[in-house]
Amino acid sequence: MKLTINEIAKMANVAKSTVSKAINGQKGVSEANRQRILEIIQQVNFQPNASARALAQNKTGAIGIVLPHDALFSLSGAYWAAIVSAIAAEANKQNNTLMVISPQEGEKLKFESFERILKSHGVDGLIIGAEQIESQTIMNVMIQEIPFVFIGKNPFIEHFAVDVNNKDGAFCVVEQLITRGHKKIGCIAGPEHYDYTIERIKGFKEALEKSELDNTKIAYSSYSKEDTIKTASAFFEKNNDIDALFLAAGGDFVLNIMEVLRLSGKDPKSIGLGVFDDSRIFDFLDWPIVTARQPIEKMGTYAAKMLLSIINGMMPEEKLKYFDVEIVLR
Amino acid sequence: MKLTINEIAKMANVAKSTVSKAINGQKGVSEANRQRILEIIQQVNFQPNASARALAQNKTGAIGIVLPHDALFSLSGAYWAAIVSAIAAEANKQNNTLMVISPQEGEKLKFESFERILKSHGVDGLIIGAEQIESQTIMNVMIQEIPFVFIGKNPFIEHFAVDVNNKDGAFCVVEQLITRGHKKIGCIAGPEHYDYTIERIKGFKEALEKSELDNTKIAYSSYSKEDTIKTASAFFEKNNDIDALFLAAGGDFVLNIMEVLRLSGKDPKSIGLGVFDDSRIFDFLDWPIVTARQPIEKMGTYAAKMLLSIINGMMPEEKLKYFDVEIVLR
DNA sequence: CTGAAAGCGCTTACAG
DNA sequence: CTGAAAGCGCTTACAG
Repeated sequence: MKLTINEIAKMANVAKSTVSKAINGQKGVSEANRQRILEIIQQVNFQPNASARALAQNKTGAIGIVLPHDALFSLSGAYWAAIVSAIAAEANKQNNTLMVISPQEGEKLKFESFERILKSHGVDGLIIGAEQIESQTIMNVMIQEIPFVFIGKNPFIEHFAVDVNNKDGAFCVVEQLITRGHKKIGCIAGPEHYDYTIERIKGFKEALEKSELDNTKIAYSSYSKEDTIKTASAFFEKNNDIDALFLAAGGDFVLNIMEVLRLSGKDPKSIGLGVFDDSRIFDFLDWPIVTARQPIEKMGTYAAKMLLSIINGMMPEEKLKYFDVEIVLR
Repeated sequence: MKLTINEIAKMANVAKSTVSKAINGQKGVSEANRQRILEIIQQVNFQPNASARALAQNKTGAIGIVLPHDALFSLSGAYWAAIVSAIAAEANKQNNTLMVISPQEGEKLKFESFERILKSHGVDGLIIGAEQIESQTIMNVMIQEIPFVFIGKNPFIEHFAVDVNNKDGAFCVVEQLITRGHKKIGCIAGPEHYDYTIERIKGFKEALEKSELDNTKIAYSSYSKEDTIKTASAFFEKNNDIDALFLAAGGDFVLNIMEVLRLSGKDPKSIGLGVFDDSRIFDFLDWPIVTARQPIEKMGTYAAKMLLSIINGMMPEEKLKYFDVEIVLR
């Protein structure tokens, strides 16, 4: 037999509206009644039905994280896994649940998928990988529907977002490579139109320009393994005189390029490596590597806090929160 | 102004029950009406409210994954990240959503948290890391409430689960170490009472016993970094004559032990390493390593399919689905 | 096929 | 403080 607020009301000899108030800690219940009701609830282990509550309050108690690529791909890198876990932790702490939303394998997330989720009110708000959103139009629609915050600022619109100082980070990494004596530094980056790629390339160029070194050896690639390997191979062939390499992204992207490097027969230790995004793997390699370590967890936590406070009607003072990277030398 | 099934009904000049049937593809609507209704829905971009639907149907369209440790810890390893992503992918494919549920940082998941989720019907079913559930009592309660499947079989009860052939996998890895000429093989494992630890230790022992080698050098550890390092250090001190090491778990556990190995001044290349759970990191180390690669994605996908079919009223023929590991030589 | 009505389990004015 | 009633947006018998 199913336990509802009605049963509790009968047991406590009050109206169900009173039970509701007691559960939700609202004013308007005598202390005696409140005590008794809560005790009964405790005893019979009653839990209000989430769907009913959501319907009545027009609030689901869930937020969503929208992964930029299909789940298998996104979560295979440490970055999104850390983001998801930080958000889950914060959401759970605030008695919300986290929903994982991702495009189907090999596809980009279709606008319709967003809409369905937004409009069907499966969640109260969304945290979204910025590179996912490519058009102003989409943005305009979304904004009216539901609160959300971006991971990474979105060039198309000014909105709530957490981001890392991409340009500064890249600048520092490359400057460190220069300090180490490298003069011919190349760069392989992610997709050219991604905002963070653009910013990191800026940092790369400025650092080299400052030391009056060539800053034009740049290749862009999608993150697919196939394309990365092709791009890297071509890049190394064309620029076989480089003595250092700046990789403007982390995760599997780096591993794939390192593999190309390894298979090319070159001694990896002879070329300096700068990477935007640290990884514990580097601890176990004897290569000289400079990395920009992002405070991923902090960013995820902050994004979740930001979103939840928006949902609760409090506007954060800053729309855009920047975090600094930490330069790690190896 | 909010769009509901009522508005659609008015626009289409039918009753809302007819709209409902059309949306859900049920019998009992004329072809003409169905067409018109769906067209209108398309046009105004209507999406039925998820909470209302959930309440009426007593079905949320969401499943949950319960992580064994807090989210940050669990998802920092590749294993749970892969499980989560595989489940998310399958759930999304079947038009369900995935909810990530995890204990608060540093805590174990409390029984109450389970209960709250189960009873509040936030999800239709749960996928659970088996090591999470430790007592028969809890199990008994849970079973009545909600469908679920375990990742890893649970010793306390016979229930739906996917698992890997832990014993066989460990056996093969250790046998391979023996083939490579190692004779003094030690083992560091995870928590002693975890089912998979027990199984892998069995495999370890049997492989050594078969070759009439000492199979008693075993240490257990929790997965905390601190404890792992302490355990490993003590183990190496006590058994400084071992020529190979079998690590009965993967992820950060391995990295932590490798770090101890590295800092101990020993040449890691001189000792054979066997690891239960492959990692791409090993590609970049020049150490000789034998690993058991679990088909993690397949397991996650299978678990999700299993759960969703149970939710939809179809009982899987097998309660327990075993997957084989792949032995990877490096 | 069609639609009016009851019901899902809550919350929220509102009157007493 | 208290409770009866309406409402949240759907689904599902049921009668026509």
